[in-house]
Amino acid sequence: MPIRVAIIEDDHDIRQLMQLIIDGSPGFACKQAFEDCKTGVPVLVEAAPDVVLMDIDLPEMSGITGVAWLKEKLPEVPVVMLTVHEDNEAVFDSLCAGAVGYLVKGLPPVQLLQAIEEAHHGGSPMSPAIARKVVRSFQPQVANPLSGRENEVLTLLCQGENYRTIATALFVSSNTVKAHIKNIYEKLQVHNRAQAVGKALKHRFVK
Amino acid sequence: MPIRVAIIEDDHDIRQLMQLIIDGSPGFACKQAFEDCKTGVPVLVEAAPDVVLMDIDLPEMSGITGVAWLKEKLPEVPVVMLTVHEDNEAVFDSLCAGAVGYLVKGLPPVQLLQAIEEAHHGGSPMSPAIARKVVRSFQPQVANPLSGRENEVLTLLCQGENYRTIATALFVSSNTVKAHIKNIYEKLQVHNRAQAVGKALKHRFVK
DNA sequence: CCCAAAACCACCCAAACGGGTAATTGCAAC
DNA sequence: GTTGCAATTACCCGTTTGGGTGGTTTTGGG
Repeated sequence: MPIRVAIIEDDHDIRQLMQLIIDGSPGFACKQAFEDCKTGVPVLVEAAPDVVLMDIDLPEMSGITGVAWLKEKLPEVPVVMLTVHEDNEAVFDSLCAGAVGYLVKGLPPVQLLQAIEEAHHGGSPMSPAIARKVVRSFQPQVANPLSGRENEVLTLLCQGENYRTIATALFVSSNTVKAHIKNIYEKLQVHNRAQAVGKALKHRFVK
Repeated sequence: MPIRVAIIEDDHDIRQLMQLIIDGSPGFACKQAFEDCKTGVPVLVEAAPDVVLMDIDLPEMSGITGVAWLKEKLPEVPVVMLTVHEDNEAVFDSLCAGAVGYLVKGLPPVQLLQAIEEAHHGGSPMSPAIARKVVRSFQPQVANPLSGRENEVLTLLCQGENYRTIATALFVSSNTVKAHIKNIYEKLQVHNRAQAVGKALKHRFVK
């Protein structure tokens, strides 16, 4: 039984070319190709294909909204995004919306098929530069300017502890904790806990 | 000029096998293989190889600590982790520590070499299951229990705004904001802003 | 049509917070 | 050997917050 692939891509030529490549390859089938989400998603919800290829730059409803819509209805179907510009913030928005992969357009046919197969078998095909981008997002983006003690305080701050609790946890006085927090706010350029926690988590100063 | 690969792997047989595979392949060279980080890292800091393969389960100093140490000295050198069990929390710790890739051991030689090449050319080779794990980490882990308005409030809360500012931003009274926040705390089972922001960001209720 | 949830608003009060100022100690770098 | 940062503690004061209790109106689904 072949892998049933569906395509949502607004460019007529690219859409037909991909469909031909996929449908003409043994082990693959592509009977459904749409030019936008509005027409494609409702059909796919009924058809439940094995893999969906979705252009990210779609007119009307973007691929990001599309993947979110599709995920809502078919949470188990892997959606792979297609893009022309691989250096985009849309990568993360797509992944957050539920895409499992992210490929640049114009991939050689063999690699396209490999990617589809990988997506279908529990993998996450990504173009090298995109994979690196994703991985790098786990690493601290900026240098942590805080001292050792300040980081300890920040960790407890992120857990929602108050002056008194942090103080007893670190065996110091509440006033000391307060002083540390004041210094943390200055170094992170924030003015309250919520902002400090936000910055700490976004920059991965604490895990 | 071949890609100069270094290995840190405690199992003697695996180490030698990989070294033979790599060093015996055209376009690749592996002149350095170590059994632990303590001996390996200082040498590598001087040698500055093109790619490092690092076992994650090392005696004494774990590969996670090792990659952090290496990154500190050679931030530009890509480190690829090697593992036996691919379903581990150590994946994320490694990536946070600076690894660019994550492979299961016992990969066919051709794929190992492909992965090394990919790492060297700005990619992030990952075994399919691991890549999927990484991608899935971008998606909300649990269902968001909040209402539309509550999410709006939460977003502003995460930016460190206070009752009054949120109130004017949403064209409602401070008391209403307070009521929303109270409900948010209940639904998220937290008791203050720091915890709410922490939970919201970790579960990706806000971006 | 009704009911539950969402969204809205108000008041009280104690506790927690943020900002300011000021001081001592120790250690490391220059 | 002094200069600077980290870590520690203290006090004052006005603002903000969280918890409690009460209520109205709007809205969407059964």
